Amino acid sequence: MSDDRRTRGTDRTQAIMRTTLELAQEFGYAKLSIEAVAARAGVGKHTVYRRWPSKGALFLDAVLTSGGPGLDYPDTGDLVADLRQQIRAAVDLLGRPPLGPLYQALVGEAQHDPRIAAALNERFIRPQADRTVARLRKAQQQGQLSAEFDLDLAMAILSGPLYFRLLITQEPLTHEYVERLLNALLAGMAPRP
Amino acid sequence: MSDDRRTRGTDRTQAIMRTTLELAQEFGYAKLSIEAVAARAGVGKHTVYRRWPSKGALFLDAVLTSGGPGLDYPDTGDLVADLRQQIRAAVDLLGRPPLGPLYQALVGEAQHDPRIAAALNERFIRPQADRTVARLRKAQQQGQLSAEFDLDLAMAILSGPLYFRLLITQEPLTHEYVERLLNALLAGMAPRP
Amino acid sequence: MSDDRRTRGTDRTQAIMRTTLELAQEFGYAKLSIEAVAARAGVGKHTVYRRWPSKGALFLDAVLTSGGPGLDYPDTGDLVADLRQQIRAAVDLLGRPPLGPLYQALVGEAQHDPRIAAALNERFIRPQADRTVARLRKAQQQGQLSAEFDLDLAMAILSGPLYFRLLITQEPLTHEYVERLLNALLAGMAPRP
Amino acid sequence: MSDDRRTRGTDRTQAIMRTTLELAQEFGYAKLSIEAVAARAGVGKHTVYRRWPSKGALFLDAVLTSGGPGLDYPDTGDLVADLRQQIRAAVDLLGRPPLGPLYQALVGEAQHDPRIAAALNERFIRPQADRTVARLRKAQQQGQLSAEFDLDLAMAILSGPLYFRLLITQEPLTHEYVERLLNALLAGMAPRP
DNA sequence: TATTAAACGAGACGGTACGTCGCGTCTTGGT
DNA sequence: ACCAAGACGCGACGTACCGTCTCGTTTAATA
Repeated sequence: MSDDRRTRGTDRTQAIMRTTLELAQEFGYAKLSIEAVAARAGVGKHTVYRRWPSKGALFLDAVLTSGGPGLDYPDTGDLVADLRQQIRAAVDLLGRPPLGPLYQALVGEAQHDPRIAAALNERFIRPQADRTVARLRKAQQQGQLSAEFDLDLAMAILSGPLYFRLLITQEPLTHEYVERLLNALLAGMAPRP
Repeated sequence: MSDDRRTRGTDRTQAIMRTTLELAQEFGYAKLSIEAVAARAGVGKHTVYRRWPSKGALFLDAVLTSGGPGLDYPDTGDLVADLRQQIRAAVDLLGRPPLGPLYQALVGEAQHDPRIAAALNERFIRPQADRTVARLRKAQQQGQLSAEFDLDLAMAILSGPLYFRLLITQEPLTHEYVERLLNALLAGMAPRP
Repeated sequence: MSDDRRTRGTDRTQAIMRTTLELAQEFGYAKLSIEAVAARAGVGKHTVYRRWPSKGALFLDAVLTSGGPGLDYPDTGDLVADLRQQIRAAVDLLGRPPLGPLYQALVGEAQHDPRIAAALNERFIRPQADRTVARLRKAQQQGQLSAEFDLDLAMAILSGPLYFRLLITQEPLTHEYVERLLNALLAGMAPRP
Repeated sequence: MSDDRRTRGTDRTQAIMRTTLELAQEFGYAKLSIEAVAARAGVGKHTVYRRWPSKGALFLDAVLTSGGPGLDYPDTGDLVADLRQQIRAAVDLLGRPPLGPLYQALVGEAQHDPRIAAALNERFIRPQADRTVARLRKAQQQGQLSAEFDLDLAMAILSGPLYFRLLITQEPLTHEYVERLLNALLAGMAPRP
């Protein structure tokens, strides 16, 4: 009847995921523990385990659920402008705090647990890729993109360097970097005749 | 006295790293523990901790040390041929068993521990990048590469899509993929006039 | 509709107690849990808690209810013969499987929970003692028993050594032991003049 | 070097058993937990489990170790006087606080765990019985005891009624009760001729 | 007959404790 | 003097039950 009742009854799930993000932000994913999540969320450990099979699965859910509005593609007719805007949005969301370090940790966890990797792919990477490919296909049909370009490959080429920076060199992802990247990819590395 | 003695005496370090790789291959990095390494290596835990501050650091050392001959760049004068060969070598070494999963786990660990990330960069990523950039610069001077191309960026563009496949979509890295990638990057995405 | 239905409807109480004994016999009282009883009896936990406040209370009820015909005293006029027969009956019932181990566990539980001890006394020990004392009193009046003998004490003297065997040394209770015991108690330990 | 060092180094065992008795006295054996013992003793749970396989085994050790000087038999030449004194001592030690309730709980636990029962017998009951039987044998040789009396049985007859009071009716064990018991057992229940 | 209250199965829930594992530090005994 | 062996305090794991608490669903007794 009360708000408390409703909140607790219908969705402890939300509270647990919220707490998970809090603790991950405060102490880092590595020091996160289901024990601590349950304690701070005021919830029994079983209630967590009933919903998620592992710390990783909980974290995945928490991060992806918090993802907010998603990253929908604009379509202004100008491919480059649209790509620029979309990649900037992705970089702003996943490349810097508060979500950046969490996303980075999530990808890290995916390296240790194939179930996390699979879930991450299905729930985030692939949908995102599909949207990108769709936009690219349209551009290709309009002649804004080299006709013979493999679009799945294009997706990897656009994303890869950003992930390389995020995960490997771990330098900040700036709009300026996005800009240089787009220009380079469009032009190609071969010398101009 | 014996060979055994000398091995143990002079270089327990080697034995510990070897055991680390063994266990990581058998059970996966996630289930690796210093406890188990010390036990199987027939070594006191102290002896491990005296050499490495953490499981991650030990693993990093073990993986990088095992790296074999390194990935030196050929220089036949033909940039594309050299790139192809070098990337194929890298992919063959780090993109498939036995080393592939370990390298993947190592990059994963780097997401949780900045010290591992830093060490990985210094000891492997940067040197490798430097060699690549050097080769690219030479090619640029010879007009085999677009003059205005940012070479650091080129490095990211060449590596990124491979890491994307290794870490994110986790599909196998084939020579065929390398081929398509090289072609695409050289040509650029912009439509041919 | 079926027998099952009627049984469940009219007396879940019986079903729960029956299941309790089953499980206690299969796994031992120590591993008995209300959770398991409810599950096997096909009954909600609430239905158990509505009837008994604790595992111990349930077990007490189950054991005492299963007690069968009770241990009524014969009265043939011969005290020793009657005692012999009655004690043999008690020993056969409570001193050997299937009920023996359960009764033993019940007494054990009474050491940890005063409510169980009290209930055990009221529902089993005292009535049994009263019957014994009544029989002894009659014998005393008939001169078959030393006149000044404290009858409550007599009860303890008759029962005590049996419980000592059952609970402390945990050796089997045989008719032969009963025989020796009776002879000894009647004769007394003092040397014959 | 310090007292702390020595105490912790040589004998955590003592500290754990001491704490066990404390907690058992404060909250009762039923509410005792290894978790709580370890916490209050300032000791890891593992350190407890390394020494004792179960709460019961720990408790047994703690109770028996605390037993103090043991219950040695006097031998004044007068059997009845000696028995009286020895039984009084036992009753004073095990029949009243602080040790009484603990001993009662220990016997209770022995009903649920055969290993405890066995250990209790070997470490306390049997030695005590042996001493009693030895004293009785001597008395028998001196004609202070009926010649044909089975001495093992005598032990059970002397102890049984006391355990019956302690465990079953759970009434207090007084010197007066001991007195009546001794008199009755010596005289026997048969009517005086 | 229709209504209503109680009992019910099922099982989620906040807790406590279990017994285990591995951490990183510290101690001991043997060579 | 070094080192294997492993004890130690600690924290977290994942599990089992506790006793309480909703949920709809029978079931029975009343209106």
